[in-house]
Amino acid sequence: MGRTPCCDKDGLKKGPWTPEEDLKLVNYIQLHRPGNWRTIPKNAGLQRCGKSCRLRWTNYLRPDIKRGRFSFEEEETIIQLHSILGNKWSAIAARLPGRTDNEIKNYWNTHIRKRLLRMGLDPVTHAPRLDILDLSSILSSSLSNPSFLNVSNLLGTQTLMNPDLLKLATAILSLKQENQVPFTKTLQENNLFNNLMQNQVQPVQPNNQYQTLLQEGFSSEILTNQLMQANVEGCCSNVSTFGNSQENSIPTSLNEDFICQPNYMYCSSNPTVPDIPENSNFQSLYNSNQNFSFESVVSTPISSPTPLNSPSTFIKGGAEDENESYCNSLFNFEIPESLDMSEFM
DNA sequence: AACTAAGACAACCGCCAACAG
DNA sequence: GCTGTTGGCGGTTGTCTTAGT
Repeated sequence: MGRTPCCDKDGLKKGPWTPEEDLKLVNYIQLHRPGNWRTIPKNAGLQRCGKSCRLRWTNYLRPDIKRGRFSFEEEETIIQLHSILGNKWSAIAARLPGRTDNEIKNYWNTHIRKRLLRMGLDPVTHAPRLDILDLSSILSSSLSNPSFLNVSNLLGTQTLMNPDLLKLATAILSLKQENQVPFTKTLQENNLFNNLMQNQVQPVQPNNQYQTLLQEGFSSEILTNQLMQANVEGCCSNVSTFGNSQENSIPTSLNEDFICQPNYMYCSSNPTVPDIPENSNFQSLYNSNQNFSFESVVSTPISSPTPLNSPSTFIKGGAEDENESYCNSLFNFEIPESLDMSEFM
């Protein structure tokens, strides 16, 4: 069988579109509406294939496309939908008015994906990455505080299924039993607990996106399974426990250090308005970035071919850090507490 | 100032499903 | 039912810009 490529004919131009080409395409579609894309370039006087014209129109020239940086709400929506739908960019784009699947895909690959990786999360499963996760640090924290030993809350079940890791965990646990104080102390002295901290995110309830998807005809079974999978595989520890509870054995200074790291901002019920204790050291950091605001987001004219690269389209004042810190509040999954470590050991 | 690397985004490629003849 | 066409989708590449040295 095999289908002939739509752009294999000689004389058809490829590469970036010029303003003149954009104008021709827009003028033609405004007059005739997009119909048969194969005939459009010929009728519009373009040396392009129909597919190229369609992509240019749908991804860039369409008047209802929203340009400019993604808002926090949009980013949150993307991440949550991605946790449910996976790489179904068109499905995700359908729930973000004015955004194209291509734009969302690019944004995911260039921003969110890297951010997740830096946070130690697998961008595919949204679960902690075991290849960089310091298991011993997790165990050390567990050992220093028995109530902390809900390993299911620290690791996804898939990681617990790894026999090598289980052996390691068993070995460390037995070591601890034999020589509790020095072992725990050593782990703490080596700042391993901080490593653990850097791999935690706070679980939260799935938001109304789930209901929306249900109303729009998505199978409740599929969505439920997806959410359950995300809950089980997702990162599982409750950061607020570390930051606020007196039950754990983390020194106060450690808590402060943790909270004050911009990358680990307090998780707020409203991700756009972080809850920042007035007296915390983080407050000063936050204040130092006060020049950030949503109003600083400047949209880009639709027809402009390159201005997205313009600095004006980016949030000033450490936006990347802001995003990264706020991002921690986006992975919102309720984790069952019932997983018993003993079943795996 | 020149060069290089990394980042960001637009565009392309190939596959697939739906549809029409 | 078969075949070709079309549009849609996700993955990947190409190109331009920016940052760093």
